[in-house]
Amino acid sequence: MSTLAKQTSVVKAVRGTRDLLPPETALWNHVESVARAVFARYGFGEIRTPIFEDTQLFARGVGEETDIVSKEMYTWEDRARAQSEKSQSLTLRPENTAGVVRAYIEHKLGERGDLQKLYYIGPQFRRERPQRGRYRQFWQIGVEVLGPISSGAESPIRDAEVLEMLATLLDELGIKGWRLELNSVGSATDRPRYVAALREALAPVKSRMCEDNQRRAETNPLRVLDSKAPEDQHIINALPKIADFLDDASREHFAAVLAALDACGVAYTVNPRLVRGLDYYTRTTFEFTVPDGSGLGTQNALLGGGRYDGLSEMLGGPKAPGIGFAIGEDRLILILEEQATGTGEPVAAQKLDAYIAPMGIERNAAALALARELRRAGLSVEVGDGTFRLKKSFEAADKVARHIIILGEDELATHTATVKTFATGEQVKIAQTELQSLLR
RNA sequence: GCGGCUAUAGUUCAGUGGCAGAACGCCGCUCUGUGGCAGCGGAUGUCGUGGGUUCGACCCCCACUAGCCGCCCCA
Repeated sequence: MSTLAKQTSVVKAVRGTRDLLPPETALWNHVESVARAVFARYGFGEIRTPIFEDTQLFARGVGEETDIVSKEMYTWEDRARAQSEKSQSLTLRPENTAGVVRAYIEHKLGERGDLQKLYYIGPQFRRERPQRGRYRQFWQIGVEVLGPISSGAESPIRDAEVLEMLATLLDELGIKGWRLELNSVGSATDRPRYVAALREALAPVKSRMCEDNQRRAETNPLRVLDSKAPEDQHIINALPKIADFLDDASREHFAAVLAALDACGVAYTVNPRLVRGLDYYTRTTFEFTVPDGSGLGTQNALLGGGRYDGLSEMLGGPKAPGIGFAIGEDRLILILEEQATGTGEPVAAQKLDAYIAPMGIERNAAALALARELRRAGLSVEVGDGTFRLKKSFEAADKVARHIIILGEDELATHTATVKTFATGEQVKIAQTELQSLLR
């Protein structure tokens, strides 16, 4: 540590943020490339929206009363730069659906007439208390399917397609033991009717419930449904079910989603208590969870999503029903690391194809030239240094590569190379032109 | 935002009111073109930060910060 660092305080990553380093970043890249490949097969294109937006977007889209908007956003007043300019309240995006719908409206994507299938991968920001699987800057991989009514955006087949795609993605990533839970929260008019009924039903019984649930019964009755308090379950089970408050259209829509899932063999559980925290959700809502011990601690929700048929209008846009989800990428990575190692440790780095060990500094230039040739041919190669003793080269090579290529005076004179394969211990001296086929 | 637990070497962790420890890892030598094993040697660090108690604090007390766990919420 330098003298300077001892005297002054060290600047660290701020609470709830973190650096992602190799080799772990290789896993992130893997996850993202699998996701992109799957999305492409379903006809999705990538959208990249700004990392900060007008605060109004989230206030109106996500909902003023939600925890996210009321206490978890990073918001600041962006000062005016000139007399003619007004200052503006800006916010780091706490989620990406509102931004995507804003872009849909702004670029009049609905005028294109066809269904818009968009995906995004990027950081989101919420000022929450950090925990395992919960960070203040976290990454989401999400998709949105939306469009005018005539594009079929409201059709239950879209819901089922999105869910089936998720099942495929999680399977391809190798996530084990996931469960899909889904529910219908009804239309924009169904939900308030249900909440009113819930309040009414809770009024006479809430005094017999735990402290948390008494508070929820006042502030957010839907939350009572999530309660895990064992002593309150008999009361909760007797509360009205949202299914009884759905209008005919919503009921039929949900039934069609389930039928389509059955048809393509995606397993699910209908959870009448599943409610979500964002105001824009309508009709189908869902969550994919993993079992305890999967690496997430108490944050067992890997992803969540649902339909948002009125969101575009709430943001001043045209009618554009849609459905989407967001995967917690940080959580996905935690699960994969837990599965890979059983300990939650980061996975080991992938080894390079070869390590070139020049014997003596006079061989350095030739080693770099050979490396260039192999690298241009698509091989992954590290180059040592001629000042290293051969033993040191071996130790360094074994850590990072599958083969060591020894380049000494003899080899250079005869255009050959000595190659040893670490896994087998076999060593051969071959023409340099044969290297590529040997190393692959 | 509230409560609990924790913070010692690069890593994982012991430890005691009186000289700072182990394992693994790292560096060197045994060993100038053949590693993984072994032997010998070496460096690890303001004991999270700042105060307080004490002759003396890594240890006791307080505050702060951070991580983890629970609540809340969510991805």
